[in-house]
Amino acid sequence: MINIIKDDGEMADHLRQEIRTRLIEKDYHCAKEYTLSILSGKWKVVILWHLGVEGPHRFSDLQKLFPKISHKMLTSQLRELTEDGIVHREVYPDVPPKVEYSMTTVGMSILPIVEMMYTWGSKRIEQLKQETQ
Amino acid sequence: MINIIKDDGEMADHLRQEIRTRLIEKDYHCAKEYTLSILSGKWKVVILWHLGVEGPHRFSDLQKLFPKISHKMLTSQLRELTEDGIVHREVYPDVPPKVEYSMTTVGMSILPIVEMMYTWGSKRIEQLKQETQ
DNA sequence: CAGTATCCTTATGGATACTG
DNA sequence: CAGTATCCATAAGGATACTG
Repeated sequence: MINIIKDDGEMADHLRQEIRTRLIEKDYHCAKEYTLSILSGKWKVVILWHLGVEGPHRFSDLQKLFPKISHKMLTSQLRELTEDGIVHREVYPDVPPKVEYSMTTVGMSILPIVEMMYTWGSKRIEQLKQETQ
Repeated sequence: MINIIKDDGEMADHLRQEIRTRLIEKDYHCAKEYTLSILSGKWKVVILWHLGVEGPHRFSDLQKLFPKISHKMLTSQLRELTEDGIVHREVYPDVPPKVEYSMTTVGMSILPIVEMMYTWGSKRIEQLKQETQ
C-alpha cells in the first residue's frame, strides 16, 4: 500500500517527500527520480548494504557500525527506508526494548543497484589513482 | 586527474565536497558513497539521461527540457557533473556564446546504473499501483 | 534499548540583478 | 546566450535532554 502519511515533522526529507507526493498524484517526470529519492541520504546505501549482505541488525548494532552517525540521523534514515517499504522494522516485546531492522523483498530487489554503485565507484577510484600517479 | 579545487562558493554541495575530500585523503568507508555522491542531486540523473540517450545539449536546451529548474540550479548541477568528470563542457567561440554539454566516457559508464534505477523505479511504481487498487 | 522533542547552526535553493 | 553575485527563506542535521 502506498503510505500516504505525510510526515510534517521537523526531520522530513523534503525532496523525498515531494517525490512521494508527486508519485501519489501521478505527477512525476521519471521513475529514475523515485529510485534516487529512496537511495539518497547520507547513510542509506551503507545501511542497505549491511542489512542486505549481513542480515538483520539492531539499532545499537548499526550505531556501532557507523560511529560518526548521530542518533537522530540513524533514526530518520531508518524511518524513511521503512516508509518506502525497503526495510522492515520488527519490535520485540522485550524489556529493555529490542528492535530489529531487516531487508524486505522489495529492499532485496534494489540491492543489485547498490552493488553496481559499489563496483562502479571502486573502478572509478582506482582510475583516479592511476591518473594522479 | 583528481580535481582538488575545493569550491568554497556558496553553492557548494556540501556532502559531495566532503566525499571528494575524503576520497583525496583516502578516508572513505565505501565506494558506494562516492557513486551516490555523484548521482545525488535533484536533477542530475535526468540530465544524464538526456545527455546519454539523446546526445549533447546546450544550456538553453536543458532549460527547455526542465521548465521548473532554476537557472542557478542548472548551473550548479552541470558544474558538479563536470567537476566529477561525468560531463564535458565545450565552449564555442561564438557570439552570442554557445556552450554544449555532453557525456564523457566515464559518464557513459555510469549510465547503466541510471538505467537500472529507471527500470527498478518503473516496476516499483507499477507494483504500488496494483496494491492500492 | 530505542527512541522523541527542542534548540540552534549550517546548508540548500529560489528570485533577482548584473556581465562578457 | 550562458553564465555570476547577492540576498533571503526554508530545510537539514548536530547536541542535548527527556521517555516508555
